[in-house]
Parts: sequence; structure tokens; C-alpha cells
Amino acid sequence: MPEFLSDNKKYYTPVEYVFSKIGGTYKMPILWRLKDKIVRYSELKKSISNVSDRMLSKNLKELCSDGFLEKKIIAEVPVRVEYSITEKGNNSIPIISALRDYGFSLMEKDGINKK
Amino acid sequence: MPEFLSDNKKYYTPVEYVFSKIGGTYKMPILWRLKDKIVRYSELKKSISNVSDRMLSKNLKELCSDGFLEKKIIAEVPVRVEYSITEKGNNSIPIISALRDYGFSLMEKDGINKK
DNA sequence: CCGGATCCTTTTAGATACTG
DNA sequence: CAGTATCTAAAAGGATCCGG
Repeated sequence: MPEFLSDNKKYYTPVEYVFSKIGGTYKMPILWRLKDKIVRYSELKKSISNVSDRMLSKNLKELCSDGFLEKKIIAEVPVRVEYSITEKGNNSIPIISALRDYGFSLMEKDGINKK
Repeated sequence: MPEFLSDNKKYYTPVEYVFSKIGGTYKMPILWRLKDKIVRYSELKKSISNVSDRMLSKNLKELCSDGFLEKKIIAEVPVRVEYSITEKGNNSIPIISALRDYGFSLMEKDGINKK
């Protein structure tokens, strides 16, 4: 197995590297929602089921610092924060789309229905 | 967010469903190694860095029971166990391949070199 | 409105020892 | 050779409270 280093952390596969950047429960859902529009925090919160503020803000912060998203603070009262996708973020959309398609086909073959 | 049920577990996205089946640290590496050949347990163990017997056998068992792999026990002395990929498993290869490609491109842009 | 800080629970994975 | 069993450690995620 090959082996790479980043941030003093070891990675053994490129797939593992992908997941370190956009893996986890919420990052792909976030990117997917931002793929063609600017969305504010509270809208993301509403549209992603069950996400806690802790996880949402943590994931947004990481996606921003990894260059997938941009954050814009609009100093109104009350404050308003908008998130948008970057070019780097947009490059992740095709793979997320492919994962979704594969997921739907898997679910169909496994006989899973929308609830 | 949509919502699905399988095994009394809730899934919110098709991507999440994919990861429940072939996610985690070792499942994709296993599938990738079996994509074009039959491999025995000890060979998998050697070729996947740092995997413990516990994790390897656990993941192999799940991949088998989810229909991605087949297991064949050859009653020699000492015993010999071969794992092969099924058609269902093979359907996962394109997405793994795409993830690998995306991973390599991400790594390159992030300036990561083989160690 | 947007989240940071803290604490807690759950899930995942590593270490070690042992068996048919 | 190919695992299982047990225990522990680490990572991910959830709940709640609070502050600019």
C-alpha cells in the first residue's frame, strides 16, 4: 500500500485523502446544497436533517479552511452569513453526483424505498 | 433532506447509504484489490498496510454478507480461504476508481508527494 | 442570527491473546 | 492459515448552554 503524508498525518490511499477532506456525515450534503447557489447558515441548518450547530459550524469551518467554500459575513442586524462554493469545491461535485447515483442504484437493488 | 430506512437504521442520503456498505478505512481497499483477481486472506493481510486481523475479518464478513464478495474455503491442510468479487461488488469499482482519480488530483493540487 | 465552548455518548479501530 | 474474543484508545457525533 502506498503511503503519503499531510499535516503529519499518514494516508495510505488517495480515497482516504478524499474522505479526510470531504468525508463524514455532513460535508458532502453541504457541498451538494451549495453547488449552484449561495446559502446562509440558517438555511443549511434547516435543510440538513438533524445536524447540530456544533457539527454544522465545525464542518463549514473545515470546508472553508480547506478551500472548498467561502464565507461572507454581512454586517446587518441581525448578522447574516452566507456560504458559497469555490472552484475547488465545484471540482468535488461530479464525484458526489456519481456517489449519489450509485447510492440510488444500490438502494433500488437492495429493495429500499423512500419512507 | 429525504429519509430512508434499512435494517431499522435511518439514512438521510444515498451517499450515506453507500458509505454504510463500502465505507470505512478498509472496504474500498479490499474491493480494489479483488477487482480482477481472487485473493486469499493472508495476501490481503500483507497488501493492506496496518490492517489487523480483527478489522480485516470483520470487513470481509460484512462485504460477503452484503453481497459484494464471495468466500471459498478450500479444505487443505493448512486451510486456505479465497475471496472473490461478485457482480454486485464489481458495480462498485467504477466509483472507487473515480474516487481514486479525484484523490490523486486533490493531492497534487494540495502539493502532496508520495513519501 | 451565527456559532464557540463544554461535556457526554456512540462508533470505530488498534493491541493482544488464543483456537480449529 | 484464518480467523475470534476481549479489552482499550481514539474519533466522530450529539446535547446544552452561552456570547458577539
